[in-house]
Amino acid sequence: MTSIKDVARDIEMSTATVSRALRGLQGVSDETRERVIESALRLGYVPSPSAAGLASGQTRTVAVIVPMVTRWFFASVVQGAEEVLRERGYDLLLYNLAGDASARHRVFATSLLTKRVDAVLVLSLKPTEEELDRLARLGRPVTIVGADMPGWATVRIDDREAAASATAHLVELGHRRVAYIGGATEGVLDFTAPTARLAGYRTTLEAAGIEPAPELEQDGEFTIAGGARATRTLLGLPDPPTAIFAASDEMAMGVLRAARDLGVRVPEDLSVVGLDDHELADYFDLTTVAQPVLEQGRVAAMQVLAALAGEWQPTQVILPTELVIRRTTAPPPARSAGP
Amino acid sequence: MTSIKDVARDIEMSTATVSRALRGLQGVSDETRERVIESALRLGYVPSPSAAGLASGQTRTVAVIVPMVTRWFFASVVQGAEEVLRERGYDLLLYNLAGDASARHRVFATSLLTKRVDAVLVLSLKPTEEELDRLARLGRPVTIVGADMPGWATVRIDDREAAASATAHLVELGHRRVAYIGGATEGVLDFTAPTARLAGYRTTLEAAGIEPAPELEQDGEFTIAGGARATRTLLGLPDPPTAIFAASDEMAMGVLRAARDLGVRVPEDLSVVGLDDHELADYFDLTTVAQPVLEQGRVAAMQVLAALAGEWQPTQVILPTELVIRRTTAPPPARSAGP
DNA sequence: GTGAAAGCGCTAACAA
DNA sequence: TTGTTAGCGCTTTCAC
Repeated sequence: MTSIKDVARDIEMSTATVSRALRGLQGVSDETRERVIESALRLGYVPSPSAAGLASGQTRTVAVIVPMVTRWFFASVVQGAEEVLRERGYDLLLYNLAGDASARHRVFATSLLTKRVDAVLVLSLKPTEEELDRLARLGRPVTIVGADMPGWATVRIDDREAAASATAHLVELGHRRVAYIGGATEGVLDFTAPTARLAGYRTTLEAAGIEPAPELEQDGEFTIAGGARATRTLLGLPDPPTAIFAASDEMAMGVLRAARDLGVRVPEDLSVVGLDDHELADYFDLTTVAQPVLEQGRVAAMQVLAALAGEWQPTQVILPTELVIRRTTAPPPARSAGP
Repeated sequence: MTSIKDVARDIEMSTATVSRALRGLQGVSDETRERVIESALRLGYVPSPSAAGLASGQTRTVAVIVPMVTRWFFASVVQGAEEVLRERGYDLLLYNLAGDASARHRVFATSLLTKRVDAVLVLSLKPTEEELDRLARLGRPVTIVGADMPGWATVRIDDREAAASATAHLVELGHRRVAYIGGATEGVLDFTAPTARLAGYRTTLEAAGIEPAPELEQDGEFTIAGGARATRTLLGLPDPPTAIFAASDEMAMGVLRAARDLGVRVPEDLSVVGLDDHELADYFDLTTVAQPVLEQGRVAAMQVLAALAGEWQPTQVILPTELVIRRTTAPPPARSAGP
């Protein structure tokens, strides 16, 4: 393997100059730089990240901690982050928890990240106090994507507001029995979004003079199957809802599936709103609250890179959402005449 | 940052012994090892991957090159690979091409990977001669997932056979006008699967005495939208097919969507078979050829790790597929009486 | 079973 | 503008 020494010897210069020239630092004459580059190319020189990391204390690597890469949302955020990291010459180290508590523990509690990465991106998870403590002790830029963590750099949407706009849309159409399908507000994988979305839903109903009913709030586990299950429960109620707001598009798909199975027409008998604008939302004609996905990854990556460059300190960034009305929402059916 | 020196000083031993003890090498007395571990724990010692990498020439990192992480299939393979890599203490460096030719070039043509990773996993892509040459010159284990590359370690399914079983299922139901929706056999992101699947489709038709018709072979770009577009073309034909085999489940979803839009009933008027057993296939009641997904990632990771350990040389592994009959296939409609 | 010492390939002061 | 000189924190002979 040819090293920086070989290049230095080749052009009869010191390794320091070669290093400077190759990294584009100033204080190197144009002519020297040219000769260095020519020689490096000719000798097939490739710098060693390990050596550079050891000497400089920088790894040019960013860790991305993902609850589950197979979920479209997370994969998209990763893609957005990777895009800007690659562009700036940083590598992306992927840690996928895959819903596994021991994996979570390994990543956070052991010192996996120490001395290994320059910065960390945490997707959607709500780290525990102890985990936050460890992250802080890394002494490196950390940005949390999709969760509200006061005191930490975050990139997210206003979940409460997003849920409110979905709920308001249904209320404005005339619905009074509006159900909510969300997810556990705690568990192995903790998120803050479910709590905020539930709050947005409730507040909006109350503002419209509608009393939130506990039986209309169901857990859909943020999965298609969970959404379907919750829907079966809701539609089996003595006084079933005429509209359902699912806190994620995947759960909304579950709603559509269950409705179809039960012979309930959407939107004639039941209105459905999701949240995400999943790549399949259009396919399902699903009315939903769109959130920028790639963009959250991009911005988060830019945040930590800027922090590394000392340009600006990461802050709380809130990206806009937008209600996208498609064809799963309509006014409620006329009350059927009683017996 | 506490280093190996601090631990050595703490227990009054050499750094060599500490290093040996921590790595579980033999030739260290039990008592010494215990003292080392205790001290390391107490001092909060965390080894430096850069230093270890520089000294040993091993990075304990594996690169995974992915055409597009946002596609369920690729994300799943990544998840499978990450699982076994993490378990064995390896890190996963993600390179996402995102359909971008310049990204592809950067990863393959520049020496991004040299001195940076111990092994490489390439997903589904069919590297060019030049790219293969560069991969070979890395001098490190490389396994290609989901593509047929003679002479290279690969983990994949038998695409030809998978397509054949899908086609055979349709033929056995009595279909004679069977269409195929696949993807370009070359482009920025080259894959070998489309070619093999097309071949499996054709061969099966021919074996059944059916002459493959060029107009029944369409490009669906391996996307939902592409599948829908191809379907509109097919169903607009003077003599439209009674069955469609889509070479991926996502394209099959496009078929279902287009059929629905056109008022064509599935499976009464049109049978549809996909390939993948996508997480949504069940949702759509889609008949499909299931391929192991996580498993391909796992096996590929195990391959390169075994090669690194010098245990065995990577080879060509073919994982089984299975026809999953759901509710999008049925016998063709009875020929309507002519005018 | 343990230690001494060299060195992996680079960066970063400090000099010149 | 360039060179000298220390390391960075490990691993790895080779002794003992």
